[in-house]
Amino acid sequence: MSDNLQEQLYQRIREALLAGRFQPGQALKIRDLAAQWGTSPMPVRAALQRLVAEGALEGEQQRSVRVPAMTRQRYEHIFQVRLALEGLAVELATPRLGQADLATLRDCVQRMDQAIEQRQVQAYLDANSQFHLHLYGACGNPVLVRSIETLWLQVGPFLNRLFTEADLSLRLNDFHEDAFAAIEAGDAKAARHAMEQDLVYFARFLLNLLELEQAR
Amino acid sequence: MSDNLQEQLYQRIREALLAGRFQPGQALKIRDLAAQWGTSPMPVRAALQRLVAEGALEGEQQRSVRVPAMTRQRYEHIFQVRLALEGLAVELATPRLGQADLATLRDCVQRMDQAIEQRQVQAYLDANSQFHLHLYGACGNPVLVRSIETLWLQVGPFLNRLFTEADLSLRLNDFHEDAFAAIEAGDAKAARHAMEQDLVYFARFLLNLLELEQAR
DNA sequence: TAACTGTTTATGTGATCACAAAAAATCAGG
DNA sequence: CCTGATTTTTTGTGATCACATAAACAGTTA
Repeated sequence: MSDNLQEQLYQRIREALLAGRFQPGQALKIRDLAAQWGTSPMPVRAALQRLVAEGALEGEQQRSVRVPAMTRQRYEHIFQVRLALEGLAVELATPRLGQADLATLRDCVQRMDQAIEQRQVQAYLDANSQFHLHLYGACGNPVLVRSIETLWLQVGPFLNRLFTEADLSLRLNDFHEDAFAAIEAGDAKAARHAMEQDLVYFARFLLNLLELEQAR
Repeated sequence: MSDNLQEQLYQRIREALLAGRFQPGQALKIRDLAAQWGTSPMPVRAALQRLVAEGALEGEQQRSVRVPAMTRQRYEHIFQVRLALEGLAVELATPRLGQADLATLRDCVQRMDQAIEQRQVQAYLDANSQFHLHLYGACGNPVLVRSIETLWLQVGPFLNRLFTEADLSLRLNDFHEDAFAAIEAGDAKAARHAMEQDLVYFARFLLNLLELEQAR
């Protein structure tokens, strides 16, 4: 681990954010977090400002930074960019994958199957994110990977929070299997197409959950 | 202007960066900049950290942040993402443009023509960036716009520096004219295609300049 | 009871200081 | 004259304090 306090705090807050442990709209106050971790306000300030710069938190001038609320429109905006970037990443990654990568991906697909059968939401989400991120990481373009991760950080909080109370759809793994088959066959275009279908299906699923929540 | 010091400093440093006023590899030291602007090191620190978070500067742990050097490979990585995102933005923006937008774009194209004729590099670059950014800004997706601007911030420094010494190619405005015609006709696909060709042509031009510089 | 105003508290921002680690400079030995 | 070790300087990080502004509260009046 880094010997740098603000880096550590950044990782912790980011992690809490991705796990959905903050409420949307909740204000993150510098002194509170500092007291909570037993540090001075300084490194907390830096960590929060970094998350604002990355778009994971929103901060108006001279006010507490807050966890952004997710709206249908905002999700659609993020989704549109994700579709373009993640599609590109899959296409680039497909011809670059080795046997070890394929084994990792196969394992993820199996774990997702199992998780759906046993209704284990968290296990599904973990395997799902590993599947996607491992694949993208192999695309060979660090700028692209970074852009994708930035977007994930913006949907992550709300995704993890919504999912914890939801039933898993049985079809949630279908497109992963298609994608894996295409990847194994080395067909980049087909892999991209399958992954795009997965993203679309997943987005519909999430938007339904979002409307259910906002109906209350 | 914002009453916030670190915001002002961020804008200034960003501007200097985009104008190519820093050498690649140059270290930006907190106390130097603070003395230069007559402030304490604190807001400078925040501004630099923000630029690092946005990818405009690179900062290794516990060291001065530096202006990243541009390599052929890094440029190609950025370019690959730009092609995907800016293509998408053009396609989305085309059906959303009003008469005022078209007038602005037409004006940019004319100014670029003029600038090329008169060999005015800076005027060309200004009109060029206004043409692109105005178009993207009309796409209606703020997440997409922000992603694109982040990438521009990464190429801007090196682009402006290289161009100042270069001759303008006479064909540098051809694809803008194609794109404008397609936009005016409301043909989103054609507009995207023309703009992609522009990006490819521009990238080739830049990579040539880069190799010329590195040959020295 | 509701709306307005003055006051108090909470909270982000910026300055100054102390410290540790890295970089640069100096010096000793070959 | 070059190389390696040691000292000095530079520089980023974190803590503490002072300040201004925004939010919360209370008290007053219609």
